[in-house]
Amino acid sequence: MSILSAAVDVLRCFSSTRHDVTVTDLVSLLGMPKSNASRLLRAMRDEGLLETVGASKRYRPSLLLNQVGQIYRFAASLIDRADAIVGRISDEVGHTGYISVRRGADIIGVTAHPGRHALRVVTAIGDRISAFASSTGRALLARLSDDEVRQLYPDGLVPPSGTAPQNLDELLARLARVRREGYAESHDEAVRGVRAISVAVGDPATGDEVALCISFPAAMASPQERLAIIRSLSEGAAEIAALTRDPLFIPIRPSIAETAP
Amino acid sequence: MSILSAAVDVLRCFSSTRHDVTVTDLVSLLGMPKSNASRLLRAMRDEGLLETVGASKRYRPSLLLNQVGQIYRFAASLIDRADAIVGRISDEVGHTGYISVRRGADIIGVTAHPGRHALRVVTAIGDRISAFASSTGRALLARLSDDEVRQLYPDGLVPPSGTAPQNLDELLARLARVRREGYAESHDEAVRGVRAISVAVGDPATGDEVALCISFPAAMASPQERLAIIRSLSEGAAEIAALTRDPLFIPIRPSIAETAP
DNA sequence: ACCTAAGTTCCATTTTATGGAACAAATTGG
DNA sequence: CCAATTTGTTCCATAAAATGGAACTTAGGT
Repeated sequence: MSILSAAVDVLRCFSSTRHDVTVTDLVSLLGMPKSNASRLLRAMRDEGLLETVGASKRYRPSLLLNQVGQIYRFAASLIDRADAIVGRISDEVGHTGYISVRRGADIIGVTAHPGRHALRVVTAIGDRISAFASSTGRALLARLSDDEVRQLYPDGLVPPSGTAPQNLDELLARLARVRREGYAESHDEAVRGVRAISVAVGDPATGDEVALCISFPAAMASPQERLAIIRSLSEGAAEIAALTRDPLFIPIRPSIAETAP
Repeated sequence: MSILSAAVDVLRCFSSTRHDVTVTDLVSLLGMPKSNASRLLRAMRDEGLLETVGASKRYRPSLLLNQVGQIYRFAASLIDRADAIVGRISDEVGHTGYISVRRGADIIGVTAHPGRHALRVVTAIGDRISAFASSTGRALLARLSDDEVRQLYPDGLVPPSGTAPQNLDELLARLARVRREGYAESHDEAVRGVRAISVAVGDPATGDEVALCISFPAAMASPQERLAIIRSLSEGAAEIAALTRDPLFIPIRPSIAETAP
């Protein structure tokens, strides 16, 4: 086993409840001889991976690790990350996944993952659809204040279907629900028989915001499947939100998160 | 030389302008045989320090590094507190705020708050700049004795601009002024037309020291605004100093503190 | 399909890590 | 203030891993 592996094990010892480690911590956590623990910590400090806390024998991650860790945020763009997550979920559940961005009152699909079921929801990349009349759009609109939403629709709404919000008040009520529940859902809106679930996440550093969406024929998904999709999307988006420190991200209610798979 | 040292060298290759590396990058940057570079990158990926970008042969820092790097902020709780205060001030005044630490004669930005004005000072996190030629640097250097400062610059200064201190005596004179007034200021130093005000504070228990800084276009801030920024920074730093019992903290002169808001 | 650049694998040699135990230092308790 | 105990460091022979040159494979570009 290379010393690299031992060093990584040390890094994995750090957590939100353990901000620093000592030689004995390593002995008990990793079961290594304390001679190794002692030398390893010193070597990692000498190399600049760790630093000692004041004059004590406690070690914590170094500034270097902090800086390299920050690179990760820039290395992958928000869209890349969201796309990777939606791609994975789409693979798992077999339904179509896509990510979209909002431009004003419109939603634009950016990337799509077709899904593999015979009955498949097909969405065109690059098409603009009305934000208020789709789950992706409402997931993104829910990140605005009610006032900002009103400003987007100075002339009210022109509902494309009976299941979409019919007026501004109905839209605001549904956005309130999105903010409460952490996800947006549509049913029979753009296409009859199609259900879609969306979660939005942003990067305050760049101002980008995307919606992650899984879309499927309503007849094909059981209530459990629907819950699983909500959970997957939310978990994936939460990962991104943690990375970008998105202050607007809404985690789903624990009651949903805890439901058995 | 241990493989740990080589791995850290790889991590040091990452910067704000290099988000990923390849085998050949390492060969040219570190002068190592490409057989080593190839194996090292793979080992680091297998251990979870790096991840490959998509299906390409590019490597970037992993989520693990991002997470461990975040620990640094909590481990060095001084940074967290300082960051919160600078963030609040930045929100209030709308200008860019950041906090930095000193490593030898260099200053490294740790966190930043962009500010919301159209004309905005942008500072790169993780970049090293000369301590003596910035307000953050001088705020931190002012915590050292003149002798300690002299030891940091055995070969004198290489001023990057005409407004920075031109020699050691000039630097010491400016540090004396920082100690007298409780804040450091720069004007037209790193960037033309940019003014920055910094205050330093430390935690004697851990030995950590940080500088809190607000940076703004000189043309955009009135004398009153400038005073308000000095006051806010100093009050925030004083809060931290009280918590950590920092014996080196210098409160601003009452004449400034009392000026009407 | 060719050529070139980039990346990987192989192998004997050199260097480094390992872990038990002795030693040293720092805490704790009386 | 000293003894007991816990915690951390150093030493050493052995075992394991890293090294770098060259052969080999793969990917990119024209």
